[in-house]
Amino acid sequence: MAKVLTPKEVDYSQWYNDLVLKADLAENSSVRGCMVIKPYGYAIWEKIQQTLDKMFKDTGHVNAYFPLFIPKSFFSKEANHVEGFAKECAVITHYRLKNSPDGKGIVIDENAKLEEELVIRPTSETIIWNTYKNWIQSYRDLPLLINQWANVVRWEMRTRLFLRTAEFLWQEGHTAHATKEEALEEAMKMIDIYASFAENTLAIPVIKGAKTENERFAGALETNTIEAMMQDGKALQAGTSHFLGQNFAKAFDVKFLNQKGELEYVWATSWGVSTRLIGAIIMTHSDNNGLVLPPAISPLHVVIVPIYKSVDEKFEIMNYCNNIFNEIKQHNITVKFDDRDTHKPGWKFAEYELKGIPIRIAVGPKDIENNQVEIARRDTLEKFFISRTELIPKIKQLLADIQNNIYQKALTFRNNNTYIIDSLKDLYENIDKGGFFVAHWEGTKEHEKQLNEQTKATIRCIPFDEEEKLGKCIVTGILTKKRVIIAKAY
RNA sequence: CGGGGUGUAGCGCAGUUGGUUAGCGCACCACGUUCGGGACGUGGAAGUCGGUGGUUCGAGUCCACUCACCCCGACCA
Repeated sequence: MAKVLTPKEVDYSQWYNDLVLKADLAENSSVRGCMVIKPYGYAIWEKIQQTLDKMFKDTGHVNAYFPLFIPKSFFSKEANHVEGFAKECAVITHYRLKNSPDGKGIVIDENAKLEEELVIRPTSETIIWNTYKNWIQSYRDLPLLINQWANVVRWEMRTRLFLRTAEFLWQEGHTAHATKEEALEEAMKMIDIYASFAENTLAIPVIKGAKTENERFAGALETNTIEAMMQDGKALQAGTSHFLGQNFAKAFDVKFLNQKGELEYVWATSWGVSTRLIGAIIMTHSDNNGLVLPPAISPLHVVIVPIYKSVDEKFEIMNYCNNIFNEIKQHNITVKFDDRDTHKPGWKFAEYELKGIPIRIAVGPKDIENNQVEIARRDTLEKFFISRTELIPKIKQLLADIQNNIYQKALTFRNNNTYIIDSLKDLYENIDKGGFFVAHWEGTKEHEKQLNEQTKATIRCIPFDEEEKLGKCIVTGILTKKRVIIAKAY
């Protein structure tokens, strides 16, 4: 089997694609720009869903489901929204096919043209706000805190597995509030939840911040983002939350009576993360041997591989492994005993490394003799023996260590590739190296556009947690406390 | 939509100025030897050469049209 290519040998995107395919996560579909998520990739998505869903529910949100099809006219109700999404919508114009008159195949039945075309949702603000209109009359109906797990379609020109596909899976939260303050607070709360999920569960360090006007979600007044750094130094937007103001309430005429008996427009937020997070995990942690999964998200924590030659050995080893397997299982650790004799141990080692399983246990005749097992940890590739009696506490400790270690490793990488710069020259000379460039900024939309045209980089965000420090804007020279992160992005 | 490229077995590819029965590596199947880091040997199965039409005694190869995919741009949660 060909080895996984490294970023140094070829370009990073090829390395990434190779990894996604070899680790059996996903492949390109025969349908343009779409992706087939294979069982192993989907298992990772399910872990993401479970963890996030609990976080949403713990903060008072509930799940619901809205239609896939959105009447075209809904889109034109919010001017910025339609402008932002018009170019990437798949549109349904007919509802029936018929046999071709010339007997060759099937054609669209022109008599089945839809009165009004339907758009396949690229995001659900419009259809959801059209529904909320009927759900909200009084301040007593607020806040409305709803999340939906769904698929969306965006007809992108260029697609990449997990990072940008024509159809992708995501969750989208859509909340309605009585006051501006409450909506702003909700948008901030959700970006905090995303950041904590990214860091604690996915072991991906992120920078929380606000998007500039240019980069904002179409229809939002504020967009909060979490930005992660991939191993090639490029930025990846890993999640966003939006303060939508009263834009959608006005567009869909959603008003409520407040306690004073006055009619007011509702305040809104929306927020989402997608299967792109799987891409983020891959590009943050993987090495040349394959995936490295954070234990908190790995579908499997431990895999046991038996090693034997003779039938006698096999019998003994199977017993020993089954014992270990049953014991580990009782401790809320997901474990697999790979007792297939259709593959050799070496083959299995390579396979589970490629898949990123955090801990591998190998058991051979020597181990039974010494009442021990061989442990291999995926993140450092270290191998060592531990006594059979210490097995459970050691595994628990190791899982925690791995989770922590890969986070620290990613954080160190990000710190080593973050540069504080004081001039445009610094930026132009270094941007091709990759990484985050922190700069004072008080430029206009036009300055930002120009920056993007000249360097291909964008302002990723205005960080929330950046220490305040006065300095000169790198394009205008104006003294400002505001600092931004500039980087090339996926 | 512009510029470039590629379509040959599940995957990756070779196939000369047109010439008989279309090859190679990996994967797959059988048997044997192996089994503590992706084993080896022998044998085997697997292809409407992207599609349509044309030139020709003869087309994977030449021509036209067409479809699909990839890369670079434009576009972009």
